[in-house]
Amino acid sequence: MSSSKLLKGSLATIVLKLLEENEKMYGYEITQRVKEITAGEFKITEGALYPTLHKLEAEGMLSTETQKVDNRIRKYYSLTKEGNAEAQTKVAELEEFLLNLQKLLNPKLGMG
Amino acid sequence: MSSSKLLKGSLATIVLKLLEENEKMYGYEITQRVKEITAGEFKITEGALYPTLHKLEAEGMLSTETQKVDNRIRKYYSLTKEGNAEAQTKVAELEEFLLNLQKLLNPKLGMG
DNA sequence: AAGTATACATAATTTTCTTATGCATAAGAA
DNA sequence: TTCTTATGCATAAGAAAATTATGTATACTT
Repeated sequence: MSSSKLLKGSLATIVLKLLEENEKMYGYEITQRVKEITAGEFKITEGALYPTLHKLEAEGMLSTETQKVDNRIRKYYSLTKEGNAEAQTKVAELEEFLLNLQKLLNPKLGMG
Repeated sequence: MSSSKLLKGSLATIVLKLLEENEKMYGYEITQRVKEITAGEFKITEGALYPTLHKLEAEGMLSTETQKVDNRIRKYYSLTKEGNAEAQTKVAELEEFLLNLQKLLNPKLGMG
């Protein structure tokens, strides 16, 4: 994630969330989808994305399937059953985290 | 920040924001304030906080002033003029970032 | 022919934490 | 009175997660 080196540690969660919604996606597609959703503000770098995908796969969260399209290889990733559970957990954790961050950034919210 | 190694990269912004609201604070006070605001969910470690404060000071964002209270030393930090501007910028960037993250986590928001 | 887009991957480096350690005083519990 | 917890600072070693740079390869556009 480029954008400005903010948030390190949310990339895996973003990937899991996208796969939760999409059944299967390949790496390049993920970078483009994120760029699209954030109107170009998040640019996920390959140097961050691929190691993250490989790690999630190694942990059993993702399964893969390669396809050849137009003579180019696409490696599709899908959530495993375990990956699905992990997606739920990670997204919930991140949302919780964001709520707390917002309390810090907007003190008035903390008073309610 | 303990809590779960989420968000790396937001600590300096949090510190700047707190100092924007408080005139002056010392390190230990910052850890306690964050803990209080987040109901114990963020625990800022000294190993993260002090180097961050030192760095911000070295960059001219913070000025310091030591006081002895009850025989214990407190090192108070305040925003410099430059630090005040930096606080504005960093907070705005983080908020922007959070909005984008929320679009990713809650796709329905992205469609509006 | 050169540049951009698509598509994967890895290595070196940097940033930013966590964990561990160290020093020191004060207050409360056992 | 001794041990633990709280207050208060600081730094060093190690880990985690990015960035940046590099490499390979095909396809499309200028």
